[in-house]
Amino acid sequence: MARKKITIKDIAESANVSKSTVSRVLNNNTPVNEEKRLAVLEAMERLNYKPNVVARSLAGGNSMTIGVLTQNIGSPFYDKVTQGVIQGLSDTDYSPIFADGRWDPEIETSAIKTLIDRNVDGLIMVGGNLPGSDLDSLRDSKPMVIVARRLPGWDNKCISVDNVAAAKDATEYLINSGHRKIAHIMGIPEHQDARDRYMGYQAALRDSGIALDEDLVVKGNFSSQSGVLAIESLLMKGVSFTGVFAGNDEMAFGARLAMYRRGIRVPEDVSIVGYDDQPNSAFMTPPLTTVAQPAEPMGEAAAQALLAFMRNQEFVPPRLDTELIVRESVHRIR
Amino acid sequence: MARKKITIKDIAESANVSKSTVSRVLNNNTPVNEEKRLAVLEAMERLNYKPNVVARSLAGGNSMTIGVLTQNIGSPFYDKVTQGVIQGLSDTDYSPIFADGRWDPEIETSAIKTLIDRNVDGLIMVGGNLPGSDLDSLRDSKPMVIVARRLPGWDNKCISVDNVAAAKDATEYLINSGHRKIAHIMGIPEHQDARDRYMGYQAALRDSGIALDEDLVVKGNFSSQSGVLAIESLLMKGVSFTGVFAGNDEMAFGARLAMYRRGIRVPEDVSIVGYDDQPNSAFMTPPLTTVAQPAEPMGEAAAQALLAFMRNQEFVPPRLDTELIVRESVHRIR
DNA sequence: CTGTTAGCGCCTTCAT
DNA sequence: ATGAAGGCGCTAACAG
Repeated sequence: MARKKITIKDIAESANVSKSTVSRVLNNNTPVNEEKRLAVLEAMERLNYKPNVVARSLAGGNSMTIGVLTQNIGSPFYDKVTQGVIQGLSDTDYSPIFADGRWDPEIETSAIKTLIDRNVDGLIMVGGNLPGSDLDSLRDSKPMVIVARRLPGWDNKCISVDNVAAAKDATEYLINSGHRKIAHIMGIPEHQDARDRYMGYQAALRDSGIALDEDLVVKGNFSSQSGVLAIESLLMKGVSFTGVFAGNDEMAFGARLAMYRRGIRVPEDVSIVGYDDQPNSAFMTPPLTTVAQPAEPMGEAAAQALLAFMRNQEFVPPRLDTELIVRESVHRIR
Repeated sequence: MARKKITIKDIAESANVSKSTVSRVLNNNTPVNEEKRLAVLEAMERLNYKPNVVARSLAGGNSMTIGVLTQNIGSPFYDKVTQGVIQGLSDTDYSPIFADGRWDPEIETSAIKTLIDRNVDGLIMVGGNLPGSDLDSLRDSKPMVIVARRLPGWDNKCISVDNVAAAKDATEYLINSGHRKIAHIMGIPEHQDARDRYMGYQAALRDSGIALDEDLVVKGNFSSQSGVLAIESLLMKGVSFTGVFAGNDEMAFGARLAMYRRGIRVPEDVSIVGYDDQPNSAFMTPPLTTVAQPAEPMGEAAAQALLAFMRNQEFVPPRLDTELIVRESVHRIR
């Protein structure tokens, strides 16, 4: 327990150099004589020196905080991405500060303003619905990256996975299991992810020579409840199907519940595939086949990308692959 | 878009007073001539002045941030509490900054240190495993409150619900449904919540004149996986039971999965009750009967309590009631 | 390469 | 009640 706060001055004296030199080795941005360097480092170590973030911030103009726009509504996937961001920032001098966009463009706008007012040094947007045009204006005022969302014209600043390919894989798995009448519960159509997954679904059908049946496609909103409704509406319309590919696990849960209520057996009567592999999916009855996205790695990559960007460094994002997790919710037929 | 940053100096000049005076009206802690007061306020308004949090913090004032120690592992319940905290702080001048304790005393300690280094004005601990003794030392160095955990000697600084009573209710529901052989899957025994719920379970049995059978009590760790194991171990030992009260929903999910694998029907053969009412519980097959805790209100209350505490104000916490959510996972027998 | 000199924006004695 | 002056801990020119 260091009773007295030791400052840059203390270590400067202790190492027989000026405060500036200490500052220099601290920021490691200006050549410093190797001997002094070591001396300083040694002193810092010995005195257990911890730079004062606040002072540093005041002097240097940056707040050492990076703003994170989160989306607290919707699938837990975004929570994990946010966790990844926190993780990616945890060993740096930066602290994240959060604001919740709730998937609402208006709220997002004001949340971003709050963040900027707080003088953040950079911005990470986790998902979000804000039109790209609104973001374009901000793009050069603050360093920023976007996770879990792909935006036209932002390619090098978006960290996300190939939703189309993953959805195609998932759908093909159903097809390969013998299913032909496959329904799709789509997420919010305004949402690029939802559209991408729908496209993947279509691509899979096309490649297998199965005609797209619009009646089998139902719009949801990524909530469990909408999954229930989707199945009810399908049943209501009397469309028949043996497989369902849901735009996310939440809707898959809802779908499964709806079937439970109707006495439709899963997977004997209908097979289900979800998307997101949220933690509970493995514990559903039956366990859900789903697409796993590397949520936390995505968040981490975003944090790293932003830091690199702020330092004008190059950053090569790690491979971010999705994986189809096969579990009992799919039945092989025929 | 204020191009140039306006500082205390600007408004001082604009209001024909000294910076000190401005500072005084800002902090509202020293008598100031009413006229000047107004003039200053007016200038601040007109110039759209926003105090620089960082400078203020450096100068020894407060950082306008409150540290939140979160627990990112474990049930989503704690996430919701954290959301509540964010919510409770959202309309104040304070911003939360987070650190993750991961339910690990060591990590918690260092996380708290990080927070304090950041010069937070107050601390909110969401859950946590840190021994009370460690906290006692901090208690008068920083204003702090604890949510979702009850600690001896901290009564007026803990925001939580009555776990014992809620667990008793839940167990009694099973008893009233005709169950006599009721198993309990306990959470981490080091965790007060786990112990409280176990106590509630015992109390219910006692009140109904049912002898406690130690064989029916299995230790878990709040994870789904441990729920699976718990049931397997029960089955292995050949203990028979018709009801299960799990220490949280996660473990209830695991229990349900284990039964699915064994071909045990729920609720026809065995009834299950969980705790936490996490979002997916309603979408289980069958939907899970569980205890709902007002997670977000708890977080909000904590934030408000802390603020009141920092201002030396009185704070009466709102009523924080749990509720047993009855769903299909319980079967009436006999 | 390195020490010196100024601040960053605000708070806080200390006189007045 | 209020101005002036001195710092909080650190960074950033500016001369050497």
